[in-house]
Amino acid sequence: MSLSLLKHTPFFSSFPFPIRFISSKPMPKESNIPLLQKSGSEVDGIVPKKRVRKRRVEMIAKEVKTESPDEKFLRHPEIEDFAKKSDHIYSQSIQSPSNWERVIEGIRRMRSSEHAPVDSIDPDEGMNSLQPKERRFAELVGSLLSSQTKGHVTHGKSTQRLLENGLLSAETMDKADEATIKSLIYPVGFYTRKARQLKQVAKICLSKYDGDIPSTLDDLLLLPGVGPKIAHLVMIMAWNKVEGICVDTHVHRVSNRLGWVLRPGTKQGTRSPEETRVSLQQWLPKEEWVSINLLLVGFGQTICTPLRPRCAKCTVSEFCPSAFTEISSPASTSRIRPKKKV
DNA sequence: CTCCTGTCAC
DNA sequence: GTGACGGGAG
Repeated sequence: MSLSLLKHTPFFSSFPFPIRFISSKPMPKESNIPLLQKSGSEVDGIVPKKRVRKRRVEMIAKEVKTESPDEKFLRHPEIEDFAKKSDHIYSQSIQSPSNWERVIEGIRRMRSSEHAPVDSIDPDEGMNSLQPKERRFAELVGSLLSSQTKGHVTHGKSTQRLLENGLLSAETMDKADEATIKSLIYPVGFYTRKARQLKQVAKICLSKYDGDIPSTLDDLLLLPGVGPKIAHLVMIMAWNKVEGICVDTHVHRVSNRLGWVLRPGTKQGTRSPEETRVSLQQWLPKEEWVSINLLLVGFGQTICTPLRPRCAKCTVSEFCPSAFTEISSPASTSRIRPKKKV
């Protein structure tokens, strides 16, 4: 879990797929976001001018009226209305969202200007001294501990405590008392369950993999407590192999808000992180698969929050179908209050 | 009240 | 697909 992965990934990759969309026309000059801006760019935000937004709406409306067969999806009443109403450019039916690279660049800038909790992880803290086998095991343990746990600080400390007690290896973890593990990892979510899982994982690693961790995605998934999210993360962090996108709750939520992922054959968003992963992988260039996670996680923690997203602060809201649509709290409208009745 | 870099059993 | 696992923060 290193931030360096984010930093080292090129901002843009080449386009392996054709972008067939209305915006293939050159945009108005004002809205041209410099592509391939280098990392040190101190360029100000890409907040579009209102004038540009207006013109874009006009362009969309105009395009809708044309009979271009390539864009017949635009004639769908729903999309048409959508485009007119909200100034949003939508994605193709086959899922290659237009302007995704601008969105990513915009998010990257927001991420660099505003610090996210996820950035305060000290990657592999104290793990550098470990042997490769132990380091991989530590990555697996750390990934397990991180799930549903707020702040990498807590999870980092738990891992640190395990390390200090010499439990960051399959051999020692296998012998350790479950209650001991439980107390050492305490602040993390679901610590009781995870303590048991850690022992089981250690035993499996010891008996089947000579104290190492499984080296394939499928074998990782067989471990108790290891699901798709953790398995992909571990493949990246421990084995430096990218088998797929690591989709957590943030990637899932943000991707859906952006209209980046659709259920096959529908215009509806995905319902599970796994659906999101598959959908994202269909169009997102592989070069971005690693960096997209930290990018969207930090974005999701600070701006595109689950509750009351801060759309006003978001510089890519013009590309977001969901911008400013979640203003009211769901509890305020249709919730009953049993407490008061008593 | 919901949410947290999810996963598992039912 | 739904609930449980956990406790704390917003």
